[in-house]
Amino acid sequence: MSTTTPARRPGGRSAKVRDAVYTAVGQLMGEGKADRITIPLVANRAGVNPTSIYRRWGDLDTLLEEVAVAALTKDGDELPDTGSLRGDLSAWARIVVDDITQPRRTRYLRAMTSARDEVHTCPCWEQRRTQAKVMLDRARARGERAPTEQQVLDHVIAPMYHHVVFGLSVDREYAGQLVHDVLAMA
Amino acid sequence: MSTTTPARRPGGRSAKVRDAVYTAVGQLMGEGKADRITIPLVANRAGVNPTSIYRRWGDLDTLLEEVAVAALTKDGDELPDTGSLRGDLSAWARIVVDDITQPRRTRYLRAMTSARDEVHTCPCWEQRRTQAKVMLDRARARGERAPTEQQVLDHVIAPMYHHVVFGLSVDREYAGQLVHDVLAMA
DNA sequence: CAATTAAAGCGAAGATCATTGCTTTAGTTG
DNA sequence: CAACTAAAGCAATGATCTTCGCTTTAATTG
Repeated sequence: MSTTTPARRPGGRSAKVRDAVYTAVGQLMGEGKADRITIPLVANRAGVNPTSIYRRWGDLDTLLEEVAVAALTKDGDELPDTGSLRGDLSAWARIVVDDITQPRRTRYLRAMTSARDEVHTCPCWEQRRTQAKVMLDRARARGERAPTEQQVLDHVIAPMYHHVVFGLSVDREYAGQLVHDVLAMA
Repeated sequence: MSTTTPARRPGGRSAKVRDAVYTAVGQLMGEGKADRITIPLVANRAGVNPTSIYRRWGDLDTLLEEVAVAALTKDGDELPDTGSLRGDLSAWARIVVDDITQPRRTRYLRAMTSARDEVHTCPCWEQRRTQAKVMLDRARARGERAPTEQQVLDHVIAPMYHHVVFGLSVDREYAGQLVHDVLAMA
């Protein structure tokens, strides 16, 4: 949550409010109240005046999307480096599964699907693409046959997110199967 | 919309209200007001008392989910039969793309991701699975090598739905690529 | 066709949310 | 450090949603 300098007056006050609001949303999401969330509720939890939220974010969807993106791109995970593409992708897929199946993450993902109207690339996928690229480049450098980044996104990442978002079951075994499949098409 | 005998009193009246509500939701969805939808709004459009909706469905999410499922499983599409698996899957993928990229369908899909809590199989995917099975069985009967149903769902259907739901671009060319990929892993 | 009873309609009361003008606080700038 | 001003706090208002008790309609049953 490192002060990301939003605009005009980055000084302590705005940042403080923003952080308080972000964490309030995070808490409420974590408490399973993903649906029942409202602006006054968030404001109250954050110890902030509702008006401030209305003025800064306009509506709930905008706020939720912002928080969701911030939460979902907070990288963190070390990329695996096992020496083989299969090993790397398998480990990575497990990491991703473990990540997105956490209830709070799942809610964030679902929240992201709500407000969205026009086509716009989300930082989340770009991050995944970058991660994939690192592993694929390493594999190619070793002389391994490797699928394209797009294929990894389409056939490993997308199905997992799809399952999560639509409430279908996802586990590490499923992730492993997807990796197996994508390697078969290389 | 053929009277699906909901419960106790299937007679004309309940059915009439349900249909009116369903079409009202459909209209509002079609008008791009997917977000701004509220129960009183739906009730008004349907010429029905809001109380009736509150009593029958409880909250908006429940109603939306019900309508979404009903709308998304209203089959219709003829399954292609081109003589080759590649031809069948390609044509089918185009049909699916054309279907789910319609604004209204997209909104239904997103609505489906909202209310969902526990893991429960949605008729939508079962329908797609059945469709896939038909084409795959035909292919195998012809002696073609074919991927599994699960692979078709994971690597053709899932990525397309994923793209649609998250507002990424999807078109027939993309669909074609997915089919190409899945056949490569057979 | 009369009795029964789900389910819809109606209206009012209460709660919650969203908006707006004004005031106060506290970064920023010279 | 004083003037300036972006952004937050506050309070009142109007709009909207939600719930509840009661009445009315009409599908079902004998």
